[in-house]
Amino acid sequence: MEAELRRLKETSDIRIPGKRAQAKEQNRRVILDAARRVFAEFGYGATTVRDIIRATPLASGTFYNYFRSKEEVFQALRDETALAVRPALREARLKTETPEAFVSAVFQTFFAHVAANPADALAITRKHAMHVRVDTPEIVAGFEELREDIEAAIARGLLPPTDPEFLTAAMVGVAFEMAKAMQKRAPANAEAAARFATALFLGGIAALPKQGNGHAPSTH
Amino acid sequence: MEAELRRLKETSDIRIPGKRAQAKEQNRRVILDAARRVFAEFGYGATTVRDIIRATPLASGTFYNYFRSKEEVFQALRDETALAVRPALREARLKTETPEAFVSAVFQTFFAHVAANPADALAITRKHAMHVRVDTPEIVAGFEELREDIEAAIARGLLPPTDPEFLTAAMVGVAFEMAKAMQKRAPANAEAAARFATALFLGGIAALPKQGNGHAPSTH
Amino acid sequence: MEAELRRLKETSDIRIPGKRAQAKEQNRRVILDAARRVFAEFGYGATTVRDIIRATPLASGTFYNYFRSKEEVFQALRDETALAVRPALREARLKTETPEAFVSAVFQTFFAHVAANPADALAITRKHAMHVRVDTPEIVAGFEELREDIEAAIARGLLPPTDPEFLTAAMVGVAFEMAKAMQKRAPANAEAAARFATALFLGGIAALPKQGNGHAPSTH
Amino acid sequence: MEAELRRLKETSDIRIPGKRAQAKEQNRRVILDAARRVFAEFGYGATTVRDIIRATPLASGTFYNYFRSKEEVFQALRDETALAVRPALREARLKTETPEAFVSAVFQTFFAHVAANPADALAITRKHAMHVRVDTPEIVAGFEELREDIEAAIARGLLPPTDPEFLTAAMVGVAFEMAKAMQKRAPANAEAAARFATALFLGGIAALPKQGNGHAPSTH
DNA sequence: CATGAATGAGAGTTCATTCAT
DNA sequence: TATGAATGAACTCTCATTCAT
Repeated sequence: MEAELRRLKETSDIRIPGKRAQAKEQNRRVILDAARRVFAEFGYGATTVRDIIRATPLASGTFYNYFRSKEEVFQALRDETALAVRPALREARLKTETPEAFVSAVFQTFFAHVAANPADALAITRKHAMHVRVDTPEIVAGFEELREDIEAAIARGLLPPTDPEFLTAAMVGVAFEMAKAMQKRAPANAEAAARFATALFLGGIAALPKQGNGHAPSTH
Repeated sequence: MEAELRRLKETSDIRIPGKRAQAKEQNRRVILDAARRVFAEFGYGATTVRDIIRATPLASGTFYNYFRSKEEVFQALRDETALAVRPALREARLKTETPEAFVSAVFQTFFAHVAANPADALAITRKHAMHVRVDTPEIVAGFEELREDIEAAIARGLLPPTDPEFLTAAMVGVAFEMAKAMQKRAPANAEAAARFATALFLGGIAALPKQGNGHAPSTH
Repeated sequence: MEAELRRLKETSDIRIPGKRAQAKEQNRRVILDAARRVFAEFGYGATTVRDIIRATPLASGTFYNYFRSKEEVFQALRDETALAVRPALREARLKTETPEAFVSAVFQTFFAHVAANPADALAITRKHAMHVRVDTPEIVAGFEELREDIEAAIARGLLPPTDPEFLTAAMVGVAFEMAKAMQKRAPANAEAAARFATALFLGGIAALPKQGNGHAPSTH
Repeated sequence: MEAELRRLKETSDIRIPGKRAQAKEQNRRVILDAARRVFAEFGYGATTVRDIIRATPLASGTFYNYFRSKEEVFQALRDETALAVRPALREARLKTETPEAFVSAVFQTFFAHVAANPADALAITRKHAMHVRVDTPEIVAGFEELREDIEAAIARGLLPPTDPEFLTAAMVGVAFEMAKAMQKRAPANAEAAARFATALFLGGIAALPKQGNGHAPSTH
């Protein structure tokens, strides 16, 4: 754990000696970034404030100039994701006109995000963490929205009138678990994963792409 | 948390002063049961050995007569589940002759288990835990086996020749997330959940049961 | 404590942008006043420099432009009281010609001061402080002087040739403890308290005013 | 402060390897004794739990096996004094038949106790503590009782019908301040102090013992 | 000068773990 | 073997103090 934290440690000590406010914003960033990494690595429950600080070049007291607890950092991460990631996802879904487009939008956007930000859904390879850290703020952020969008899609006839909560759960579950499977492969192929998930949801297992390990998909 | 642990506390203090070996095995049981409850409540990462002890009528030192760490308790829980739950699941899958039967076996067995043992997959409603505790030993146990069975099913032509890891991930993800959704409803309807998941995997969203909130599904 | 400090907070933020020296002296004042309030509230031992700063509109660093520690503020408070309060007390004592006048001067001046500046001898009603804050700078200031005056009074035959230290201690003790008792009553009646203490010292308990709760003493 | 704590440090490491319960009671004692010393030295407000621990040969965590906070130690000290010291004081007062006896009982018992347990009312010679530590548990204990006894004495005609709160305050104040004065002298002469205070209360300053510095009282 | 962010020592407290009983 | 007190490392958080702006 010691070694791992050292690895996570922010070493970019390059502090532009510019203005005070700049440095302050920069430190906030440093802490948030460190927190994201550490949460992803150890999970929210197991990480301590000190873990976050240790993943930072800052002094321990400094943390408390920015956040009052690890909970508050977490919320901040969540909030900033809400501002950054979810709008795109949502917009993609709302603009769709066919079920295919809707489902595809969900998975493509999701897997693309995960592939681009591996830490966000980091598969925990450590001893006891067994599955995708689903409680990572970046990822958690859009659940409610997805359900709302599914309900809206059902309302406008885009999706069949089925149980929206179950459907949301199914999509979320597939997204997370497949994201982990995808990340275990190098290179991660977001396209293939999205194609697989989309096919599953559109036609069931019978429609799934043949063969496929995600590296050299034969389809479409 | 104090109050919650008190609630979790094992109160069956009745220790039959019978045989030594019995008492010994009984303590092991007491610890395992307490650990299962506490893991389910707080998550693996956040629970401490002390939490487990406190959920027990035993003394702190006694814990170490049985386990060396919370990790070891976790593995023990995993192991005993492997012995108890997985064989049934596995057998159901191996005996199937159609894709329908295979998929249905997976989800029916899973949701039935979750409905019968809510604590095993307890959706954490506490502050920061957002999703199903996927790292609960009872649940984690059969993943590898499912993948192996899927590979076997593909090999014998029961399932289409698709990516077995992705398919496993998709089934696992759907199972966990839907289990959580199911548990939020009272009464939990394992049948409805299994029907939904099975339909999804067999025919995609177009095949999903209409309407349905899990309580009074319209489809047969 | 948070709330209490807020209450103590100096809000007169109106800083006339006039002269520099003025502002400087003003800050010193602001800090001293805040320190007096906070010392009175929490006691010297328990208050921190931060507490003082928080009771101020100033920045933390500013404190150190004026004082090097809470100790130094304390001494400053003491010093300024020495200049302001003690001369009056002393003068009253030195002018007396009878024991009655001497004793009366001591207690009247003291209780009048306490009644007029309740914070100076604030009876701490907080958790653990049980008695008058005897270490409050305003109050501590004149002890030595009282003893000197008592010695002088003995020397000039005004007081009997008794142990001056014990007599000083007795007067001081009565003054402080009675001040606290007085402050617990509303309205504080400095006259009654002074009358009581004076009578005690002049004639012992046999001479004490009858009845009397300090509110409506029967004796004139 | 470092050095002082070392001096206060309990070095009697002689732990009779007897029984568990014994050791436990012994540790409780060790902590209470250390706390008494440290409270007396630094005052309640300024002492920290760690100060208490440092005045002990015990480990930091051990403190919390016995008390939850410094407040709780304080209360425990208070309670045990209530059991040990106050009954004697009280009994002495209740048995008296004359004002002389009553007043004398108060001061003799008090000064005798202080002389025998110097730490209880330790005059703080440290930088900022100016007066007797009146908030020391041993001493604080009997205040309420004294007032009750005074009220009872007034009721049965033993004391004149004066303000009981003021009289209590006066006696308490004299007792504390004179105790400090007494302690500054070597050897402390409890008899002389009691005589002085008693005379003051019975006859006022006119009745005070002549001369007297407590060392070679000319008495009666 | 005033500011207030940064610092790291140190406070209060809990923890995993040991070991005498 | 069960117990639970002792331990000291480690955690959360606050403090006094500095110093770039």
